[in-house]
Amino acid sequence: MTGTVPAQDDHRTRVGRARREKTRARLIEAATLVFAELGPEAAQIDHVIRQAGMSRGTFYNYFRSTDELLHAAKDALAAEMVALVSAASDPAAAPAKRLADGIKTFVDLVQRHPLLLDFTGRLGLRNLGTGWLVPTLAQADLTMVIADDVAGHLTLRMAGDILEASTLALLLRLMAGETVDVAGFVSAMLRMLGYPAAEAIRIAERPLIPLVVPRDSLIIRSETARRRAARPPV
Amino acid sequence: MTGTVPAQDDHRTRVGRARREKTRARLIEAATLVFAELGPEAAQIDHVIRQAGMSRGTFYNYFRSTDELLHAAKDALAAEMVALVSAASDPAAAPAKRLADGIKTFVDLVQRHPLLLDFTGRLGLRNLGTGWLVPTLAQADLTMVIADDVAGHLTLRMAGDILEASTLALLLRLMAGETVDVAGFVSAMLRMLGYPAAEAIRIAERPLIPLVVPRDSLIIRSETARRRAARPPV
Amino acid sequence: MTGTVPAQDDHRTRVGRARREKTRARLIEAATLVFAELGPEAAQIDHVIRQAGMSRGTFYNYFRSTDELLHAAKDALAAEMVALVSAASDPAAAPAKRLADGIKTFVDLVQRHPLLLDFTGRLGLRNLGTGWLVPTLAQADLTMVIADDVAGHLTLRMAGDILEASTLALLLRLMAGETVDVAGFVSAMLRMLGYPAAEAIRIAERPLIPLVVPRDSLIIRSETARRRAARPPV
Amino acid sequence: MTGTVPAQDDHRTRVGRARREKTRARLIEAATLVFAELGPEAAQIDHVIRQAGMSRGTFYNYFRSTDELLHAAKDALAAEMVALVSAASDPAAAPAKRLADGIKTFVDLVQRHPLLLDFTGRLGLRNLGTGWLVPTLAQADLTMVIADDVAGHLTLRMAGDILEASTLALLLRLMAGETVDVAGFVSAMLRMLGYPAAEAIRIAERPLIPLVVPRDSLIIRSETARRRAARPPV
DNA sequence: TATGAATGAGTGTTCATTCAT
DNA sequence: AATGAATGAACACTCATTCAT
Repeated sequence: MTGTVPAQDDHRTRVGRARREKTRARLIEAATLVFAELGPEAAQIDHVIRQAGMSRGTFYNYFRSTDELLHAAKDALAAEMVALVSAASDPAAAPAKRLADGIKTFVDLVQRHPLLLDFTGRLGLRNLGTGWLVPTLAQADLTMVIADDVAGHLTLRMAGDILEASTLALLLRLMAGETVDVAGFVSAMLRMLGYPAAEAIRIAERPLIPLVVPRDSLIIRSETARRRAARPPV
Repeated sequence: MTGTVPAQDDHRTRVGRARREKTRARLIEAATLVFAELGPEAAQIDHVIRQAGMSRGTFYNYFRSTDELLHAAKDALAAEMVALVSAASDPAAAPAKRLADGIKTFVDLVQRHPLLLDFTGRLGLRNLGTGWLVPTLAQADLTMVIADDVAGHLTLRMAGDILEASTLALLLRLMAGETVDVAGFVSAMLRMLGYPAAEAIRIAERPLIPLVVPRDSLIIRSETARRRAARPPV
Repeated sequence: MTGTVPAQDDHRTRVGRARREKTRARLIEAATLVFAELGPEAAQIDHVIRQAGMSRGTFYNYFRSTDELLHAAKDALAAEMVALVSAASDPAAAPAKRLADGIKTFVDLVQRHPLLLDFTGRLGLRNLGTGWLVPTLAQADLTMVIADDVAGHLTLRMAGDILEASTLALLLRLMAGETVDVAGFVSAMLRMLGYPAAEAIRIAERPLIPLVVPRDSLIIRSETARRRAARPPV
Repeated sequence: MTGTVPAQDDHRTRVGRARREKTRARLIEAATLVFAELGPEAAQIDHVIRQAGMSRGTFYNYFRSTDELLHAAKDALAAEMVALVSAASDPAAAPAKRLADGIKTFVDLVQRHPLLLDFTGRLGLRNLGTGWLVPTLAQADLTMVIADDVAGHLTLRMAGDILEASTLALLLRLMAGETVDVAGFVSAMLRMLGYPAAEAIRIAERPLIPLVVPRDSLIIRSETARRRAARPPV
């Protein structure tokens, strides 16, 4: 039925698409680095294409603007982080415990990967409530915690906002090179959600479930590229 | 007899200084508006001088750069807000009550003055912990609350960060036109600081001491100018 | 078979480089004209790009600043002048004769090419002793002349300075439209170097070896461009 | 005939004129300093008025433009230098000797007064042949020397140009902190004018007649002002 | 599809000059 | 006469985007 010619076409199409994907991935890697290094305002196309080793024209074949690239990079990185942190959570645990574990795993992740720390920190509150990290990661658990009504009338949105903004503040401290008491932070968040102080502390101090970042993830690939580049892309 | 010349000089000096002060004030007003409208990154000198109805040269007679103006405007506005909120606080009240009142007064203030809301919201976490609003307004009360150790081990810095970042998140919701439950927010903050839920709610629901903004304040002057300008400065 | 892609690349690379070279050359031509017309202080990027028929952006793709362009143009023009005058000199002649011929050839060259006259004249003594014309052209002969010690104790540096400065003064007279007795000038220089008046005059009056400026030289190309431009680039 | 009122007017007029003169003199002093420090291209009115301790408006009451001030300052300084050097010359000596003495006295003067060195050096050949130093100082002697016809046919203009340009080159070396052999320079100039080497050297080595600069001269006043100003006027 | 040369609107800053007081 | 605030044309330099090859 399918003769040789269609087969060739298929092959060509497949190879072509694979190459396209690869180029796109390289651009996103580069963008990830540049945004982490310089922040979304200061990042320029020149930086990105130099980091990616590509020409201007190629860039515009894949993205219509800097902003579109930022969004793509943000989405790709967020997807990975969410997947990683989600994978590390224990489905059997109670919501409060999952929440506490999630925060700690997340902070541990960005702490061990400065690229993520910078990227996330520099993004700031630009995406508050738009599905960027917290809502995706914590929505379900927050909902359940609130439903328990230990907190009095606290809306999901407000709880999420406080959690997201406070976590960001914590990241900014880390970026500044200061040390933070993550367990203390988590227990403060739990208290905010309505848990009594003693219980909050107990939950917050659960040992951390360590996280494995796969070799071929965007995070690792970008970090490798960053290390290769002796200096930031000027 | 020969006193006329010094007298003339005095008069001239006085008049000159008054005019200088007025021009400077007009520039800061304009900057306040533009920053509120566009945010500190997008604000351009052209916008400021158009808003102020001045020439480029005049601007540079008063400030050496855009950044210097931003700082001056921020400082001026912050000083006023701090003064207003501080003045409204009851020195006799307990720290937690003063804290709750302060947050509510502050939110009420920015809610009734969209200029302040925009300005503060757009500033974001850029100044986290550098003396911008929260540290100045709440430092003393936070210190006392923490000393009471209802919260377990919570550092002043972390409490301040959470308060500042969460308040900012709340402002962003207001900027987006959403409604927020301020009392709910305050009680969440009090719980975070270690107060039991019931007490937190009780304190949070204290009636607000209304705030009076003087006619000749920067806030009012800027708002008047904003209203005068039919449209934002392009 | 797979050779086509590299071949394409080669072709593209070659074409691209050629175009780049051409644009760069056009900018240097234009700079040459503008500097001749207005002098290095008054020359502005606008003049250069208008003369070259290019956009601002293009300029900055090739040079980082006005100054860099000035240097490039000066170097290119100087290299040509040095090559031309050197080529015209007789290797077999005595140093004094070569010196005399060199000065006369140089003056003849700039006299027949107003562009060179203006450029050199406007450059002034900015580059005294830094390898600009005289040191490169006359160093060897001056050294030998001085070694003969007809002059008493005259240093190479001082002899070069006097020669360079005096020649410049002569160019300024030519720029002002006055006529000068070049042979008289050369004999004065020779006397300065220690030659008796009679001998100085005899050497100075040697007939000039005529100079050929190639069609494709920067000098000729710039002159052509100058003629094309109806009026100076405002 | 002349009543008291006219007398008062006279007094007023006289006082007014004196004050005017003094203000003008202060501006010229300041200009002298600024031009010496920065050169005529880079000198700005701000520098001058700050140095003079005056307002912008006052400046424009006395000079119509920066250029006019430069000219006035140049003229004032030149007049003093000419007067000083002339006064030091021996009317009874032979022209060649007077010439040699004049050059040496002049170089000695600028060497002992860095202000003069900078001012003269930075002026460059801008004023070649327009009555600035050499023509005024050396015209008469040069004329007589040339009339003696030791030099063959050398025009007065060319001799003056060579002398002026060469002296300037020497000043530039001094400005750069290098040492120069002034006697060697003078003998080179004398040879250029036609004197045999031996005689040139003999004349050039005549001991220098020392020069006295009056306390109340522009030179000294400017130097004092310069010393007062800890740093150049930014 | 990839390239990179060319573009030009945009932006911050300078500085001589004017003019009301 | 003296002041200095106000002016605005001029200028260097940036960077996202286009397009011919």
